[in-house]
This record gives sequence, C-alpha cells and structure tokens, in this order.
Amino acid sequence: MTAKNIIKPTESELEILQVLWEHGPSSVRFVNDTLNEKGTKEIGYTTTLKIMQIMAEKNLAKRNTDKRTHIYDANVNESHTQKHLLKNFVDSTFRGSAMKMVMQALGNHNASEKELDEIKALITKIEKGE
Amino acid sequence: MTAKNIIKPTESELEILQVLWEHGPSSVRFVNDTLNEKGTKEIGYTTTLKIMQIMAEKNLAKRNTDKRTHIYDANVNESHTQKHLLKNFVDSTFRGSAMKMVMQALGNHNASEKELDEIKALITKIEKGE
DNA sequence: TTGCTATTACGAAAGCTTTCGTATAATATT
DNA sequence: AATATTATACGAAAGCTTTCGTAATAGCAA
Repeated sequence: MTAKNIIKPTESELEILQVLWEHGPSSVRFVNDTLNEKGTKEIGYTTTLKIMQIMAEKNLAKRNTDKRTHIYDANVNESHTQKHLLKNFVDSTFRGSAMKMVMQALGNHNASEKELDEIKALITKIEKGE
Repeated sequence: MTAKNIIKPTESELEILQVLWEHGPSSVRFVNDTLNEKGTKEIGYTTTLKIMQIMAEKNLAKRNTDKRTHIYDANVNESHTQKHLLKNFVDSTFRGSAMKMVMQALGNHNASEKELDEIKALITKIEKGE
C-alpha cells in the first residue's frame, strides 16, 4: 500500500472498466455482449475473457470464482482513475494547461443551460475558497 | 484530401508534435534535446529520428530535406488535433460526458482568478448564443 | 447416460510502437 | 588531406496489447 500504484489501463481495459463501473459486478459474457452492442467492431468472446483475466492479474479488477461463471468487479475507483487519466491527458495533449482544455471542451460541446449553471456554481464555490 | 484523415498519433509522436507546435520547424537534434531536457528517461537520438521519419511518412509532419540537416514541421493543426483527441478521451474515459470532465478538471486544478474569469466570459458568450 | 452448450485456461500469433545497432554519407576540424 | 563529428537510412529486436484457436471442464437437456 505504500508503493504508488500506477494506473495505466490499456484502451481495451478501459472499455471494460466502463462497463464494470456502469453496471457493477458482471460476467465475461455480459461485458462482451455490452461491448458488442455499443461498438462497431465485433469483439470475440475469448478476447474479452483474456483481457479480463489480465485485468484480474493486474488487480484492475477482482473476480469471484465461486460459481462456474466468474464474476468480475472493478478494483479501481472510477473518479480516482479518471482524475489520474485526466492529468496525463492534459499534460500530453495540452502541455499541462487544464484551462486550455476546459475552454476547448466548453467551446466544442453544446452545453445545456443547466450544465452551464452547474459550472458557474462550481466556479463561485471555488472563488469563495472552496 | 476528400477522405477524412484519422489523427491518432502515438504517445511518442504526440510528444514530438508538442515540441514542433511550441517551437516551430525543428531539426531532429533539437527535438531530441528538448525531449531529453524535460523528460526523465533518456531518449536515444536515433529513436527520435526514427519516429520523426515515421511521422513524415504518415504525414503527421512534413520535412524539408534541402539541407543535410532535415527540418521537420508539424503537419497537423494543434487545435484540431487537440479537439479530436479530447473527444476520444471524453468518450473513453468519461463515457462521453464532457461536463463531467470539465467539473473534474475545475475541481482538481487550482485555477487562478483570471482563468476563472475567462471561463465565465466564455460561458456568458455561449449563453448569449455565441 | 449421452451429447450439446457455455465457460475457463492457455499459448501463441498478429499487429503496433519504441528502441537500438550499424552502415553510409556529408560536414567540420586539425 | 586525413581524421573526427554529425546526420540520415534501414532493419531488426524488444516490448506491449489484442486476437484467436484449441483443449479441458462444468452444467444442462434429451
């Protein structure tokens, strides 16, 4: 626990984590079906299985092997991971300028009034010193 | 030119693009030195050379071979590329929710008053319908 | 029981990116 | 001119991730 855990899921692993984060503990079959519903390219069942097994090895996921159908669950926190990946992304793509990125995101995205209000509220909160 | 160009630079390529975007047309030597000043791990000269040659092949960069020392320049637009990568990132990491990501970014980042003002101005602009 | 289907396990191939060694050539130095 | 330095070219190895074929097994159905 003292050693810093470097979270660096691969693309496939991240896709699988998204399913686990969204749906909770799941079987390989469920994850594979979900991925195939969404994505364009068909992913083979054993491919998903293999990656999930690797994720268990890496402790990105934990699995319950009591039943024949193993149940996998995310073993990394969603917000934590997002925060970590966000930092990396900002560094590598926006040379560390989170603000530049936020401006891009706001400019590109068609934000709703409600969303904009939320952001304004957050800004107010920050300005008041958290 | 009609076909859509899929921009998917690798990590190394992106690091090099950052140097080219920031400093403009550069030699391999300069790029390699710059990368090595910043980063922790030493990158071999021929490694950088190779990747930049590949980037020229992929048309991520163009190069001038008039002189013995070739000069490379980015051949993809910075904002365009950032926008593209941002979309991918939001999709894969925040399940498409740009707002969720913006909130994370604002929450994590110690934004200055000036930066917050900029964002507020942008929001006002968006609310007035661009 | 006898087969049929679903699941895990495993290894290896395929596909990418990164790294490096070596050869060759151009330029600079002495 | 001879030598040293610097640059490009190229191929191949190393390292990862993804994909798939195959085997073994458990559970279900006829």
